Amino acid sequence: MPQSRPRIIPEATVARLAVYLRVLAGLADGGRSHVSSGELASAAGVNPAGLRKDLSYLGPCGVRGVGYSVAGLRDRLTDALGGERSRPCVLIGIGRLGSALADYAGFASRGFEFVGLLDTDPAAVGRRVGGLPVRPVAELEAVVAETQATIGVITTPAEVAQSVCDRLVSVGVRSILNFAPVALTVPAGVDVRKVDLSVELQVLAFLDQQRHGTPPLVAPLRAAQGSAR
Amino acid sequence: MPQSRPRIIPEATVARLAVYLRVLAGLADGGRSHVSSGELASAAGVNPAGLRKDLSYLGPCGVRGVGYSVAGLRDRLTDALGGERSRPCVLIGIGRLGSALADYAGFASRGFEFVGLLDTDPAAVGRRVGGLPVRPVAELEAVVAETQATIGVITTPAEVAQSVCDRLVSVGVRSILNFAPVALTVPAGVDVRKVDLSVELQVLAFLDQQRHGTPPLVAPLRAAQGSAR
DNA sequence: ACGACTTTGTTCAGGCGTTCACAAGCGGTT
DNA sequence: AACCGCTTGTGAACGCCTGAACAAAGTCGT
Repeated sequence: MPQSRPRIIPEATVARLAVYLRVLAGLADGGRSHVSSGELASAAGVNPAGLRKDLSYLGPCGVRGVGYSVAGLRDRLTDALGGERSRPCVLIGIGRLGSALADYAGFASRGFEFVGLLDTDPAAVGRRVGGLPVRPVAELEAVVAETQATIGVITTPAEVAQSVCDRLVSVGVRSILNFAPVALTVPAGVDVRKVDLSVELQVLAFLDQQRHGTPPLVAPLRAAQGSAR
Repeated sequence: MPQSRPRIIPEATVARLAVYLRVLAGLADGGRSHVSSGELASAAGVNPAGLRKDLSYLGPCGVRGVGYSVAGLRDRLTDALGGERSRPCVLIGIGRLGSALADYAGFASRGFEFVGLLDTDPAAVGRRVGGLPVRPVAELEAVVAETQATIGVITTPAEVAQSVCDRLVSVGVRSILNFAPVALTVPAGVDVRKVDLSVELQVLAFLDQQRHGTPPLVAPLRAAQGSAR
């Protein structure tokens, strides 16, 4: 009865499992019944050996000589990642980015449902976004209580993100996705994931410069040539 | 003459440098002249020793016993990350997310300027987003050529992302930020960074389940209690 | 029914990133 | 001028993750 699963799953692996799950969903729609680790890996953009290692955290999932059952693995991954029950989310900060997230179809199809939209701006309150009315952020605690939301998504300006975060934590939200460009401080037991769009572009800019500037990377140390300002 | 800098900067470090830069910009606006690594680290949400190691890749930046000059370090980081010259970007896929990115102020203030917006949908073409008209995606090559864009941002549906990517690469774009939920294949010398919003939520869902299910982590294999699914 | 091929699952080594701890260096003070 | 405290910069250990090679296992063909 090898039902025990004592080993913990690394977070990097979890993120990849989510990718595999999406690929598998596509394959299932396409009518495929089996996949090999190689094919799945190339579709997910990872190494085949790494993929097998990732899946091994869930116990034996495939059949040697054949591959993985698409539907079977999909269900297994779905369970591992938290089942397919709907997960209620609240979204604070209904600006352009918030609005885009609120009716991003990719979330709903994966079980994430926005059940509360909040904003401070009186002009935004009352508007309907993705079929849901925007409510004043003062009602944050009430909204979380009545919707039993477990995930909070913060798309506010940086200045108020920490205060919004604190209020979310105080009413029991323990999973937070932060788009505001600040490092949030949370007590132990609360998970925060940060998405920083500016940083992504900045990294690309660095890599681009590095490509062009590899030869003349003499560095403007102190002999900075007329670096105005 | 220790002006050589043979060591390369790890990508994880580059991402953090971008964070430090933003914090420093805020401090500079606040009139601060010096910061210690401890203060800067806590504002950025990282370990002080790690921050110092990150900065050490740029050579000595601070003054022992005093800390870092806010303005000096800011300029140093700005240079390291590609200078403050404006970087032209093209954005393909002007849906809700694309529109949100197109006039996200956080980009422009950091030197990233959208110079081309492209979409296939005839209803979107011609619309103005963030002061820029949306052009048909057929003109992608022309737009890149005339604007000299170096960064491409893909917010299209997954099905067409690879084809858009290929076309970007074919006209010389070597830095790509991909929001489409697919793994893009690119030739060597091209950098792709992927932002996958669904994956972020899925990881949170997993962590949440893990918290609740740690004691009863017997796994709801088939003995799921009333999981109406 | 047997053999060979295919594909998984696992084990091992390598590299990278992070963290801790200490020495070096600078400013302020007496 | 010398001392003391503070902070940076760096060297080394630790742990994690990644990538490759091998053995187990199951299926297909003959």
